[in-house]
Amino acid sequence: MFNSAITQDLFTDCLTPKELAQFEIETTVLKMKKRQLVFSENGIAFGCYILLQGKAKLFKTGDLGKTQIFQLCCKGDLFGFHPVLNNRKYPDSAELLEDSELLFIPAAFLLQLLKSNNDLCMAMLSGLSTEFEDFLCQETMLAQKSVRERVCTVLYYLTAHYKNGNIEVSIPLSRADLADLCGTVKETLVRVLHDLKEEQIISTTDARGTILLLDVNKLKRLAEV
Amino acid sequence: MFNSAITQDLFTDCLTPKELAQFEIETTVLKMKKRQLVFSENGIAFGCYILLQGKAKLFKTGDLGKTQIFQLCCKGDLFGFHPVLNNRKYPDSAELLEDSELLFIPAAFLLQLLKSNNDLCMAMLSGLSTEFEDFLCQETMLAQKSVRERVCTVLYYLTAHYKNGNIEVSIPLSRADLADLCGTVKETLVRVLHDLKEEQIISTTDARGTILLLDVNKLKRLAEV
DNA sequence: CGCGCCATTGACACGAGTCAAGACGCGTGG
DNA sequence: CCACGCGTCTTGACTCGTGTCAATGGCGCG
Repeated sequence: MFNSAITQDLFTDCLTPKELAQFEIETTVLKMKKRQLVFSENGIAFGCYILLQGKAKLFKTGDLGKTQIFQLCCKGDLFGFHPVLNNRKYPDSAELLEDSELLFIPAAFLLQLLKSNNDLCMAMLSGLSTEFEDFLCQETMLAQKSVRERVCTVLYYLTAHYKNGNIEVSIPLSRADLADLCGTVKETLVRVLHDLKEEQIISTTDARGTILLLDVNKLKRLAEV
Repeated sequence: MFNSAITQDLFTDCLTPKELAQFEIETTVLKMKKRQLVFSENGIAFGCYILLQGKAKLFKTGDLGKTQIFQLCCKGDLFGFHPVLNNRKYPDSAELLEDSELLFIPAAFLLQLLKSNNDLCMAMLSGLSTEFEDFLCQETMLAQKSVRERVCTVLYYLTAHYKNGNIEVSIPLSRADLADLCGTVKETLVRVLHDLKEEQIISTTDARGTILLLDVNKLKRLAEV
């Protein structure tokens, strides 16, 4: 959950050597700073992006201005392609969580590839369907689970993004970002984290509030209630 | 919102006459009764369906057993194709809200069409992307709006499904189904409806609880808060 | 050294879920 | 034709989770 279903493997797996060569030519590497917006809601989609290095969050802003994060992107993830495919404006925004390196794929080139390469199309369809599954889970979770359960669920799934080394998982997201992932507010999130800390399930080491997962199994159990 | 992005137009628009002829042969018409399940979570996807007549709800069951409706299908809608595309089990369930007539499309045939017809692929990609947009809206709404706002939002968007005649919109969903659409419980939904009735925004005529929308504009305003 | 951002905590109010009971209409069967 | 029973809708009382507002603490950066 909260994980990209489509990565750059899509291209490395599906493109012919000739297409890959053209891919090199048509795409552009961009270096961008933490907190920069890659694109934003209602913007025109000139193309899409692969995250070569760094991390990003994808979010949508609700009517009241509150943001809801629905995906975290890691190295290799492809994002921002939906409006290219259906020829609309961006329904969401992308912001970098770290200094990052991006590969920009122009819309016209992506469409050209898809039109000429059916394998790529099929792989894309498959990826979009998996993304759909993920969204179903997210939506059901947000609609039905308590904040405590949502926090546990989110922390648990963040394992996939931030496992450094073997056992320990440290999560460098800000409290505000975590709250936006869980569909709650900062204060409530902090309280839940406080409780989980007392229950020895997580710990926070430094002052920045980086979270260490101590007992992933217990976390998973709390998430699945 | 809550509307299918992909309809049978996909096939009528993209298939060649020859393919359409084969489509006739490979597909099967099914007649099913209200409340029957077309498919259910974790089931194997033998194919997908077009709703020729009737209505259906698509939903996912959360960990606790509560159901969350995420889409209503009307005449012409295509559904149940995601697991065909990514070769997994159904992540959701489909239940008929009326006696209905379905067209069954075998998985292998759909895949064959997609592989041989790039236009179909591209149209499908576009449809899936639009579906993605819809989900973003739904998820953000569920995570951020109050129940009252959600109810107004849902009622407003149901206009598209149930406009009979010109102005009046009558909604024949059960209270339980409406609650499952709004991400709340029956009792809370009823109370909100009660209030909206007092405010002259809706009215309920018959004993079955069919809802009539009296003031769609006011409803829209309340939804957008 | 001090300003400012972020995390944390407290007090408080209110929205929304749960439990329980009643109303209402419909269909079935006597 | 009427009565009973079942399912759905409705309402009430109550509790508790969660959001809001406000203040404090801690650390880093200029």
